[in-house]
Amino acid sequence: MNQAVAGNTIEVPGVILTRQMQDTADGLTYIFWIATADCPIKVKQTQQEAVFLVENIALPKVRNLLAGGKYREKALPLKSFNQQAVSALYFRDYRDLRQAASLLQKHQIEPLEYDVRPVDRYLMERFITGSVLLDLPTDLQKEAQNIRMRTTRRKKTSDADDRLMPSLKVVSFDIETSMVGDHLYAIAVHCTQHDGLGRSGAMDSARQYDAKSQVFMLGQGEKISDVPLLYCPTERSLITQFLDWVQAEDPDILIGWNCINFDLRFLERKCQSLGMPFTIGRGSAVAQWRSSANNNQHFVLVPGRAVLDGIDTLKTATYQLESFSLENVAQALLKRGKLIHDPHDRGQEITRLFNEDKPSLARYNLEDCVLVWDIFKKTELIQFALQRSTVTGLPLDKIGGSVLAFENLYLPRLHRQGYVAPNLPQNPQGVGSPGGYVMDSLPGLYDSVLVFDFKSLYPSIIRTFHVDPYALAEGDAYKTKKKNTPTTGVEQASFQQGSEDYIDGFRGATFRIPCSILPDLIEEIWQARDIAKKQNNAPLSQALKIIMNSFYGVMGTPGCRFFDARLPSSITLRGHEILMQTRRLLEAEGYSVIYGDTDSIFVLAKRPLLPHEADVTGAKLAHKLNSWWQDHILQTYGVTSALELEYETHYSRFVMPRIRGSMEGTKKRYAGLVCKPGFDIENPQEDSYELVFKGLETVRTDWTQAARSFQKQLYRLVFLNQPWKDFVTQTITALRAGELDNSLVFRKRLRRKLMDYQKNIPPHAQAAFKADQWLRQQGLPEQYQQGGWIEYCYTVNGPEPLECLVSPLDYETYIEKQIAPIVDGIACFLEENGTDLTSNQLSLL
DNA sequence: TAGATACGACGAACTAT
DNA sequence: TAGTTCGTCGTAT
Repeated sequence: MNQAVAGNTIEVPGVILTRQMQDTADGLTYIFWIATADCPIKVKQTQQEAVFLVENIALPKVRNLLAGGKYREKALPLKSFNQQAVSALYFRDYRDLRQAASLLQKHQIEPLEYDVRPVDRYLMERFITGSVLLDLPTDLQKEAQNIRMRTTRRKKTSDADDRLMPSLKVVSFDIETSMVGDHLYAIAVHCTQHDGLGRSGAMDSARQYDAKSQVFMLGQGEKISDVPLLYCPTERSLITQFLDWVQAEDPDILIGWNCINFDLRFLERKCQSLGMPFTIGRGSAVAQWRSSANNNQHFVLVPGRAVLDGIDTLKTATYQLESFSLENVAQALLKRGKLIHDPHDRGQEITRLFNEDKPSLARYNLEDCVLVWDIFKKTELIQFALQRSTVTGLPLDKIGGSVLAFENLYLPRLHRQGYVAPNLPQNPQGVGSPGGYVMDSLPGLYDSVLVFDFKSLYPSIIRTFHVDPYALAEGDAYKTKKKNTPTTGVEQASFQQGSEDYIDGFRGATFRIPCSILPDLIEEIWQARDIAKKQNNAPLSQALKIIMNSFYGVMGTPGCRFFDARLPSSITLRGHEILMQTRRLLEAEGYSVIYGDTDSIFVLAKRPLLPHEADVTGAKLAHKLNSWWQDHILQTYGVTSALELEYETHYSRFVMPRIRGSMEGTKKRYAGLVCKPGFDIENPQEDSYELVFKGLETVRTDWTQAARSFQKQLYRLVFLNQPWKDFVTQTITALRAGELDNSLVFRKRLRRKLMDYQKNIPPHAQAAFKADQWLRQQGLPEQYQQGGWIEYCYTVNGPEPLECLVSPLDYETYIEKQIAPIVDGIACFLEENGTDLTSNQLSLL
């Protein structure tokens, strides 16, 4: 058992599934649902207090304004970023706190940290993140009240002890509905008996035979042997059966695809119209809803169960896919798709199956559940979510939330340094900060290009140069004091003595070196990540990388309470300096630098190199540069450099294109050939090399498949010194013959509502207008008014959407707009007068 | 229910002629 | 009509 007995309590590790707070007659109450090895436990912490702080100089006014209010006041040994001592105001009622805070704000008094949710603060100040240790009474109940909750973290932040964590019960669910009229057809659920998904340790191998599935279907029909299918006479009984099943299985986590904004919302609405409570939470608690400001997005709290949407969770884990439709993701990750493939008449097909072939609908419905399950399993998403929650302290199902994650980690540490955080800036000063430095490039077709990059450049700059809000506040205080200090005498002398404690940033920033939080925090995370990588713990490594890299961005947004333009500027401008200096060092070694972007630098080898020669040269150069930076930074700033230049890649062949219609080289667009061991230019085997494309048409989803695969093949031929002109002419011939029609589709997003395209109407918006017009004529609902994805082709009558593609395709336009630019991009490096040659060829053909 | 800036390509709309 | 600017999207880091 993972339990340690201490006195009359047992120490039980658990995972926090949900957190709630309530104002009660008895004061503020927090409710945590915690999964433990034995059972889920509902922990109620009652008689809590919510708190904000005010500067003591404002206290008389505050007392006056809040006279008679229900709060208590206490002076604290803390100060604000303005170097003012503060007092805390405690409220037994969260509603009272919010009223008081807004009253003070009306009178230009800052209620510091009033917007930190009390339940989050409760966990944060105890360094409790995703997992927790409970001191439970030995007569263990499923409900505990006012017990001690402790952090699982051992010495350091990211060093959470997850070996003790329970495995979680996961259920995948999916509903089928009519396209019009809000009819519920079926609900499918899927899980396995022996987890496999929710365990925090190594993943079990597939255990399909343990699968526990069920489909609830409206109406009556044939029984089948391959799918457990339960027919329900009414929608009410269908939902009741589903809810009963959930209560019986009692999952910790619900997963699905777009399941919050579609499935759960649909069921919520359906329950409302049927006059029944949507009791999907633990202990038959109902789901609680909140909607975003624009009412487009909805958030759900299911007490006792985390709800993870596959799409959001994949995005949070930085998966990049052309489309996040279940079909596309399943194909990309599992190499299999939904049972109804054609997305265009999927809705109609579902209705047809419901009417004519319920067993097939059941199979389809269940397969969707299983697909979602398998995607979660394949990508280790549950583990990722658990790790992320344990690192950041964010709720399991919280999406995005970089700012909150930062504050969760930073605030408790700041408090322990004697500071209270500022509120969100009202009128942010000097909002703009420069971004990364992008070098002008030297266009050309090259042999042997070496790429170096600074590993986690921005985090390493934060570490090295102590870029940190607290260090900045101390730096500001130092400068203020210095200004007010006489220029001679004892005090001045003590200033001189302490001055080596400070390091200048940019835009007038000064940081006090011993007074920083982020450098140590990043170092801990950095080390934890190195360990995670060694242990092949990909989800943890990924979670740590994301949090580390988000620190820079967070400090640069006015949405963060620590926003100060001097912070991000001190990071990026230092980055500029580092990249430019590195370039000078390389040039001093006699190398030509072709390009560089933010943290990377592309260097032309002095002669064409074999891969192993390149690796030796690259490693030597990297080592030399790293030593130089170590010495330089220690001598100049008196701090230890955390910068780490890595030799990353050797491109045996490399193209740096030109901007179209210009002799200038491009930025953020290039391609290269990476040779693996065993590569032979005379007889190149497909698995002995890799083509890398950045920013070029091939990687752009708004170019046609035809153009994208054409570019890949063309570059391959050029890189491998093979004849390429015939390939161009053959492609053009095939295109004109209609052989490529299926890959001439444009796919693009309408990022705005259709009616918002007013000032100009780009082709994809034109296609969308045509599509909706056609849909209206067919008596079908419009598809594009709220934006979304549109597929269309160039025809002789302009862009036409796939829905109603009637005109012949305009092949000449495809050649001119999709083929010719790609040929031009590389041919100009291969022929005298390359551009003329290609355009002549193209027009002759 | 707030991580960032830099950049290129294209087509539509606008402007000078 | 040619050249320029603007709006939009997708991408690199």
